[in-house]
Amino acid sequence: MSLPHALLTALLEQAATGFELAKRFDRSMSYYWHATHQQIYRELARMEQAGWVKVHEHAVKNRSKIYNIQSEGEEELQRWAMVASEPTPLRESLMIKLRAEALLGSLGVELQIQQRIEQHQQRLVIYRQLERQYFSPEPANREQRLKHLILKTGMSYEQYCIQWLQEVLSVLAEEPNEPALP
Amino acid sequence: MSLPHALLTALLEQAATGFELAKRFDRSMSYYWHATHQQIYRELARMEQAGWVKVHEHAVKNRSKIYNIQSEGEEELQRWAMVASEPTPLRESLMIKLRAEALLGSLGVELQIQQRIEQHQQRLVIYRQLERQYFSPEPANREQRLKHLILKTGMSYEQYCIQWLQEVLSVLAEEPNEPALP
DNA sequence: ACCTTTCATGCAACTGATTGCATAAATTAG
DNA sequence: CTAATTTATGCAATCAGTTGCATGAAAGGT
Repeated sequence: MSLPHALLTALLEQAATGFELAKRFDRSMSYYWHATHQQIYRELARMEQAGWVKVHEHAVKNRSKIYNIQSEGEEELQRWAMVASEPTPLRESLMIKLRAEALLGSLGVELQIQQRIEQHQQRLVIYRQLERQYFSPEPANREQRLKHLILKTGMSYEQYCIQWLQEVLSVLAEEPNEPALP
Repeated sequence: MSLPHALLTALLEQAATGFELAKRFDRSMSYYWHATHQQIYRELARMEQAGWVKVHEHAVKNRSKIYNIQSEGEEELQRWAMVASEPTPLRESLMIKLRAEALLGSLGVELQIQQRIEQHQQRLVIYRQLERQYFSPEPANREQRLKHLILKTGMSYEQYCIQWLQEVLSVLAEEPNEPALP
């Protein structure tokens, strides 16, 4: 489970409330990790128990809790980063649908694929905006270059998806029971 | 949730026991869906309740239950295949580690990345074997071409991962705080 | 005859993630 | 001034997924 460590990296950059973290997860982190506000609140409570983070008492004029990372949290993050983790398995329901289409005949998944392509293109637009905003020109220090790399990963993943979906469309468009011409 | 529908497509190809399905999931389906035997047994029980599958009474000389897909199951699969589903979000803990590395300095994730590359390469070898075995020469009918496409998707995904990991390595190898030369 | 492996199923407990709901202060719009 | 929206937190229930364990038949080796 990596959620607490994802939260720790986020808090390392900037102390924040659970709500703010949920927004950041939706925005700049959604392309490699997702979490609901519920998960985040629960996890922050656990992390406070463990002493990894602490609520900044001073600024509780509203009922919002600002979480700060503690040295224990930083140590935990370092420890965790050095332990190997399994690659996340792919889980793509479209593949199951394709298989169903292969076995049952034309079910019409093309429309869904078209919609997916548009979704991925929209995300690409957003990422490109972020790139222009934060990473042009190419930053000089390692920290920023690594962050840029992470963003570029999100972009190349979207591009990979689009390319794949277009290939699927072209195979689906082929005449049934005719071999592809060379 | 797509597991029941993944099971339905598998049973559509060939009636099977829970145990056989678990093996098939590990082998030819693992690159787009994963499930443990526990999940499968529980799900098969539910699906039987729903009338989507039925145990073949005849062949229970051992205590193994052979599940057959029912017409209700086929209808359910068709219905489900036409309902749009969300793209599965990426969940990659390596990205969190990279972010941690960006913020905390060199933690040494390179070794892990190297291991990942090898894992992906091993999978590629297996997929290539499957491809040679089942899809050379390129099959003439649509069903087989679609199945080939699904396998090729697994392969292109592994290649994409390898390429990405190698780029990560090269960025990590750059001198700290020196800009990349153009 | 005994031991190990493979086949085959399943319970129980737990962790992780989602969904629906409730609350309430602060801010903004009409 | 009032209504709607945004900010902010959290409980409770449920669903999905994992892990550890137990069982027991069948098959094959020594």
